[in-house]
This record gives sequence, C-alpha cells and structure tokens, in this order.
Amino acid sequence: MRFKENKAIYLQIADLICNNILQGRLSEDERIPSVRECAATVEVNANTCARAYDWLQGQDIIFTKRGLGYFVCNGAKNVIRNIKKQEFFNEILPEVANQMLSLNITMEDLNNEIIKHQMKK
Amino acid sequence: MRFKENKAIYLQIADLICNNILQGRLSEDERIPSVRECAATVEVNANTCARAYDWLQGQDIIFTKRGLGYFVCNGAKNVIRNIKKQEFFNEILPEVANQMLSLNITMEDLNNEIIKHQMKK
Amino acid sequence: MRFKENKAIYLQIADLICNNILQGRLSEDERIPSVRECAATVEVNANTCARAYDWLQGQDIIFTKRGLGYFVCNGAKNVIRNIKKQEFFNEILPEVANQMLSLNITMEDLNNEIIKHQMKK
Amino acid sequence: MRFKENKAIYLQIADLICNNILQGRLSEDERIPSVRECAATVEVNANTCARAYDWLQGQDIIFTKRGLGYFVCNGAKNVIRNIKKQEFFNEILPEVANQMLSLNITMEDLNNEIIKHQMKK
DNA sequence: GTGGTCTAGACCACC
DNA sequence: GTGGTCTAGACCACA
Repeated sequence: MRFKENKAIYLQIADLICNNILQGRLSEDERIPSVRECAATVEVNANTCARAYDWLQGQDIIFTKRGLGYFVCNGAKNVIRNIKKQEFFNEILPEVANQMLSLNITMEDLNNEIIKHQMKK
Repeated sequence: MRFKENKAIYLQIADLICNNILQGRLSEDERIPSVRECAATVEVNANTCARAYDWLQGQDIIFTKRGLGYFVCNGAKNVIRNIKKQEFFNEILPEVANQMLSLNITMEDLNNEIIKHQMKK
Repeated sequence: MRFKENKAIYLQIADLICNNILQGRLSEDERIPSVRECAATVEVNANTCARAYDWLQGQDIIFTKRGLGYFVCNGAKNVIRNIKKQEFFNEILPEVANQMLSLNITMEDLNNEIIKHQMKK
Repeated sequence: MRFKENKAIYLQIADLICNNILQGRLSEDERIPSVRECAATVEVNANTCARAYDWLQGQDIIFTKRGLGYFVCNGAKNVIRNIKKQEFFNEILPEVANQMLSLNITMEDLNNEIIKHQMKK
C-alpha cells in the first residue's frame, strides 16, 4: 500500500481501521486483524501496525483481550466521528479559510473543486 | 513568539516571511531582517532563522548579497502563491473532501463554517 | 578524512556520495550509509552529514524513508551528470578559456597537461 | 558591474586590475585609480575596493605612496603571470581533468568548446 | 535503530 | 555589521 509522505504511517494505518469501522466493514465488538496480518496486508513493519493499534486503544476505539486479539469498542463509531470532527473543525477548516483568503480563492472555486474530488470516489 | 507544535519552527518562520511578502509588508528587492535580527524578534536560535532563510533561498523567494543581507527576489509573490496553491489543491483539499464524505458534512455546512472563520479576521 | 579548505565540507561529502553513485558503488534504490555512519567514517559531526544528505535530497539525488534511512533516487545518475555538466561548461570552461588567453597557453599545452593528470589516476 | 556569485568580489576586482596591467592598459609605475574612483566605477562599497588593493599590495603587484595613491610595481606583469599560472596548473587543470573523466568528455569536446569561448572575445 | 529539529556557541570570509 | 559553516549535544517522532 502507498502512504502519504506528510503523515506518519502509523496514523494512516489507524485511519484505515477507523474508516473500516465507520463504513461498517468492521462492526463493534468484532475482532480486527492481528498486528501481523495487518502488517502483511499493508506491507509495513509489524512495529508500525502495533503502534497504530496502540494509538487506537488509547483513543478507546479498540481494546485488547489477552491471547485473543484486538476488538472494536462499543461506541467506537461515535468516538471516531468526534475525533474526526474535532480535527476537521479545529485544524483543517481554519487552515482552509486562511489559505483561501491569501490565495484569493472564492467559495465557488472551493465548491467546484470539492465536488470534483468527491465525484472521483 | 509562539509556534505550533506540529510544524518545524524554521518552516513557520519561512511562512512568516512569505506572508509578509504576500501582504506587501516586504516588497520585491527589499532587504529582509538579518538572520540575527529575525532570531531576536521571534526568540529562537539564529541557526533556526538561518535555516528558514536557506529554505526560502532554495525556493527562489529570497537571495543573498554577501556581507549585506537577504533580499526579496523579483517574482517572489508568484513563487509563493504557486507553492501555496499547490499545497492547497493537492494536499488540503483532498483531505477536506474525504472528511466531508465520512462525516456527512454538506457543502452548506462547509460554506457557513468558512465564512464564520473569515469574518473573524 | 581530509577535506579541501575552499569548499564547504558538507558539499564535499555530497560530492563523495555523488561519485559513489556515478561509479556504481551505490546503485539506484540502494540504501546509503546512515547519517551517523557517514559521520563516523568521514570523521565529522553528524549534523554536517545531515546537511549534505539534505542538500542531496533537494537535488533529487537521494530520498528518505522515515525511520529507515536514505536511498538513491531513480535517475540519480542523470541528475548528477547534469549538475556536473552545467558546472563544467558554465563555470569551469569559461575560466579555462580566459586564462589560456591571458597566459598564452596553447591548446597543445593544455592537452598535454590534461593527459598527464589523467594518466596519474 | 556584474560579479560572479562564486568568487569574492574583492578578488574579482583585483583580477580586473591585473588584467588591465597584463594587457597594457596600466603600465608599470603608473598610478591606478583611487579606491573611491574604483568603487564608483564598479559600483561597490569602497571598503571592498580597499580590500582588493590591499590584496594586490600583499602580492607585490601594486604599492602605495602616501598621499599620492597606488602605483603598479616594477615586474608586476611577471608576478601576475606567475600567480595565474600557479592557479591554472595547480587548481583549475586538475579539476578539469577530473570532471572530464567522470563526465566522459573527450579532448575533442574540450577543444571545440574552448575555441568557441575564445572566438566570442 | 533511523532521520529531523533545535540550541548554544564558535570561527570564518565578506562588505 | 552580514551570512556561512561547523561542532557538540540534546530531544523527538518514526519504523
């Protein structure tokens, strides 16, 4: 798998898991792939996946059962949405607003561009 | 001066200079503060400012006259705008589009939020 | 290792790496010695090597994989050759031509001298 | 006047004087322009010219008569030729020979290029 | 382990 | 005064 350069790989892996949860490919209480499976499928060092899982655990998105593996927490979806919302409104949006001003980008430009991106999906 | 935690200080200093150029507080061919002056005003080590200036020079935004100091390049504004535009359209926007989808944020929500931010300025 | 006095050490280290690439001792996509290894072998401060590597990265000669090290870019050889050619034809050659005129050195003298130097290698 | 970036300005000014001497535009024992005149014509700070003159004096190319100015030394031409020869054979030529090898530039290429440069003059 | 950043302080060449 | 380089040593994030 290809990762972005400007974000830590372990965070991108965590994000991957989050999206799988949000979109229902992993449901609450379900077991997620082991660290080694994960490492194999995304082709990174197992330590990196372990770190991603560790981060997810710290956010109360997954939890561990000794000897069994990692499982999705109850309410994980909400937690994820809150984290993403906070990130979106507190970090991304202000940046967008700033850059639009300094680059003279209008709301129309922005909307058109976003629609273009969303169409691709 | 207070710097963000998640971005290298020298890049934030570079950004500071860029904004001063974009907004006309520094004009083309004008001399910018010396490395040491800069270091004193933003309260960092001179090496850190030197690194910022070095980065700006590599981007053809400023140039150096030996023994005299750094000066804004002709065309610096354009260079800066291009760098910022590239960053905006290639990195920030796709992220925004993604998050909007996964958080069910509508274009209207986005527009309202952005306007709110821009009003503050 | 001994360095020339009239050229920054970090540039001489960069040149070292370039020659290793040109002469096939480092091939494309291969990992180059870590900053600290490099520093130990050429006996300079690690920061100086880091700066050399940073410069090489800016020239698209090497790139970094986080946590893993620096690797030779695809096409690095060409990039290096272009840089060296530009330097040769735009800076060194005009100087040679000038000095030959003012010192009354003939083409024959020049050729003989160069052959002498090349034989030593 | 435009100066090269890669060589100290005061040395380029010194070189200018040397060439004027070599080519007979300044003869031995003749007075050369004052530091201030020189500074005005090449458009640099007077200190820079002073430094050039100082260097020339250290090389026994010019000497000073108090209150009168700087004058070309007897034998200046020879001194200059020797300096230039030394520089040419010990510093420039080895570099040329090296680069030719690593860039696969033949003696023919070199000769053609040099002739091209010399024709321009 | 890796690279990346930052500080503090030094020395140099240059203008 | 200016920028440029180098050292020594520290701390951090990342794999």
